[in-house]
Amino acid sequence: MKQKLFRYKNGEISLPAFFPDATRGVIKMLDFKDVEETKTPGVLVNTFHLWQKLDKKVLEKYGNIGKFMSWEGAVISDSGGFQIMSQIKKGIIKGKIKDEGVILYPGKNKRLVFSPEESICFQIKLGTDMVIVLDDFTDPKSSYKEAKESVERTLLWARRSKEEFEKLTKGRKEKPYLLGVVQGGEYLDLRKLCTKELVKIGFDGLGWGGWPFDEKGKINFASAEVISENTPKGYFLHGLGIGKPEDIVKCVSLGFNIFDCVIPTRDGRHGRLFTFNADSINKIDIKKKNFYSVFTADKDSNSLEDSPVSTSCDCLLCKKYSKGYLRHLFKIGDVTAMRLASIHNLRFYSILMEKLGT
RNA sequence: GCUGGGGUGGCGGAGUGGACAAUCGCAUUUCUCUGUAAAAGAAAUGUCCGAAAGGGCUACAUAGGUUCGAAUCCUGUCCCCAGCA
Repeated sequence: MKQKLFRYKNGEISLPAFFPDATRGVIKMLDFKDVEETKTPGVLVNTFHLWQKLDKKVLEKYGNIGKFMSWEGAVISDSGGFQIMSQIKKGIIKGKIKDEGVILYPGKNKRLVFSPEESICFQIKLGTDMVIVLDDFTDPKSSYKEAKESVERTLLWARRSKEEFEKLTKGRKEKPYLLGVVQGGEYLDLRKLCTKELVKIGFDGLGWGGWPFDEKGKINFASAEVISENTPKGYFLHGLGIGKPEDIVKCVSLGFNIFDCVIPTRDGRHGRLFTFNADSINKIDIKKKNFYSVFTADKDSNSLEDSPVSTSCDCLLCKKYSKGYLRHLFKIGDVTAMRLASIHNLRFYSILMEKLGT
């Protein structure tokens, strides 16, 4: 059995658990009271984004990011490796990956280094409950040689991150969890190597990194299996950026117990709401093949629907408002539509995780 | 009643003799969204045939006319708007 409890300064969370993405310290459209009411146990913030945007003095003043956000739940900080890679690839930011770290060129004659050590150091300042090491993202199109290089760099950075982490948390009673990230793309021997080497370095858990989707959006679970098989008992296994409800179910069966993803919130903002195919919460059966549906909120055909979006949900939207009213809010472009839909989807995910835990 | 302006696809609004089944915006429908550049993006939207390329038909108030060719020019009619009576 993998780790079952996530203990943190304000309490403990039974796993598996889903941590929605509050990348910049907020879940878009929601405040943390809303998030709390969806029974979401924790959120994930992004180190790279906050490193760029957050006034460093804020953390000295508040002590940690959770207090700043007024969020009692757990907080995981992602290292930023994924964002940096994808933003450099899309040309959003200028930068290069070197052994030293990520070299950024934010302007003329300006050079910034976002190193593994800096990532850890900043995460310690954030005071999050799980710290994720900076990894070198393996591009899904990588050749074996390129994938191997990214694994080697990921391991190099992982060792340095661990060292930095030990240095900064030495003598502390309460330390955050430290998560290593497995790279290697579709090359299973590299995934295995990466997993084993990370375990040797010693972490509290490992993350399934990279981009495991094919062009049709289907997940290849082979690397997740390799990671799970080569990880000791008691480790957290984090499906980074996973995902769709059925993919989470599958990953839990492979031993994964922590997830984060933008899907519930982004899809909610785009008018897509997840609903269990059941009359009530008690009757939800996630073992069924089609255990959920997707409700498209802004269709004209919903305009006269006075029923709730779901009877197997107890969120603010489903308890108080009709499909027709939600459609109206989407149609007029009012942000309340996005708020209610985000709340609903987060509750869907928290119910899903409750069901997976039993 | 007179004078002037105008009537374009579900709506708004371009076009003002050939490249117009008609730019664009909105709307509608469908699809996409996976460690958040995302309140975002893509496609379709007269009709018929075709898997497609493509082709046929019908359309720019209405009835005629000019022209090889008209949403675009001319005439009648109907309707709308502004000013004057």
